[in-house]
Amino acid sequence: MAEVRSEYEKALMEATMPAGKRKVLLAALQLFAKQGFDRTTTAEIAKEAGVSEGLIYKYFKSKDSLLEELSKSFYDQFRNTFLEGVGEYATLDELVTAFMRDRLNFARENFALIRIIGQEVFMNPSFRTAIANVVVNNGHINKYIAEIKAKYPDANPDLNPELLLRGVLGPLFSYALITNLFHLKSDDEDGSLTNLHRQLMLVFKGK
Amino acid sequence: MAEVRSEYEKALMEATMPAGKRKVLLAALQLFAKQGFDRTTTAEIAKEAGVSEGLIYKYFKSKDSLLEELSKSFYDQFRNTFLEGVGEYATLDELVTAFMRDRLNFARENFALIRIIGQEVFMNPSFRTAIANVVVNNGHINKYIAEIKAKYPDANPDLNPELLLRGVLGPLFSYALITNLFHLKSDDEDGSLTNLHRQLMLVFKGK
DNA sequence: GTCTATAAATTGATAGAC
DNA sequence: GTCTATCAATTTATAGAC
Repeated sequence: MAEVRSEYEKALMEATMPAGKRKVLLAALQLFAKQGFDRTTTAEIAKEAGVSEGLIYKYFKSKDSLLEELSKSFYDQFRNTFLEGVGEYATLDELVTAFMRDRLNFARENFALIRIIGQEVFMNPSFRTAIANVVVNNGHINKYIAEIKAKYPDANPDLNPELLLRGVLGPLFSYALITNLFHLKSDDEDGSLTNLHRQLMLVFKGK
Repeated sequence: MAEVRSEYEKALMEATMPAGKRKVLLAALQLFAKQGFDRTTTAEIAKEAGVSEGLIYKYFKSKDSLLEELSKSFYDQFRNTFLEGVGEYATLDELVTAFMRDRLNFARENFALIRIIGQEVFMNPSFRTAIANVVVNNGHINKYIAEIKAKYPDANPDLNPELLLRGVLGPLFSYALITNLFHLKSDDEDGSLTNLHRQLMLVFKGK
């Protein structure tokens, strides 16, 4: 139950905006993650935020646009922190260790938003497009991949955004999802974290 | 667009039940998978099935119970075909190859149901319990794991249901999900399937 | 910046006829 | 086995006052 405050929530606290708007965003984030977007009514959001229902529509043109504003901030967070400082490590092994820790931590800290987006991804094509844009059609990522190949001689020469998606982000986020959703212990007692590290190394190092 | 007919649909065609009930189940399966459970109305289901709305409530006590009946059949399908014939192969490598193909095929064939359940898993605790029961608290699976350790000398002695969930099913179904959801090619042109095989071998073989 | 009042439309579900 | 008619409740969204 001891929820970690996400980066998004922290940023929201400091952002300059009407108190009512902030409270609505925070309440929507929590309720959408807990009950799902469709099962949360604007009346519930207003109650949880301690504002009137009418106020929601002063700041957001629709319930959908509330969801949009929340997810947009997730994509930004993800993009801005992804593979940052990729050339800082002495070996590929260290890079992968740091990357794995960082993304698992990111998933834990932003789990509320991940839940919301995870639900939508299954049936909302515009969410899939947004994710594809963040991961595959993202200039930053191509730059980082090139940087990895240049810096680490044993890096997989075939590394590309699609392989990164299927071979790295898939295993990594499914691990995070399973751990957080099923409340499994996330430390290495059972060797599953070591196992994940090896699975990721397979991709970063290639054959 | 050329949807494969799922095992569930095939079974439904042959099952003995009122034509109206069958049509409702089929329509609900399609619409839930396409639009999501909450965004599908009973009016739409009736229209797609070509029956009246009232008839739905003759066979199902609520919209929720319709979803329940659909997902229950998924769990049964999954359980009944999981790790079947696990001792038939000459080597662990062959077992993993066959297992991987079989589950990717299963995911493709039952993708409509996977989509529906995938959505629910994020916010419906009863769905998480059901999945945990199918994968972790399933007598069959423990039996198969024991069989693997007995038959293949190089099998990972630490293999257990939880490691299977995080180390095998996670990477495998995230691969299937990404491939099917983003319409990526699923064959091995880019080596991602070979990569998946290696990642799974890491778990089955251990260190 | 925020609230009250309200409407228009939709939705899940039921009763009873055929 | 299937349909018609109908309802009660909910839900998003708006207009205008304070």
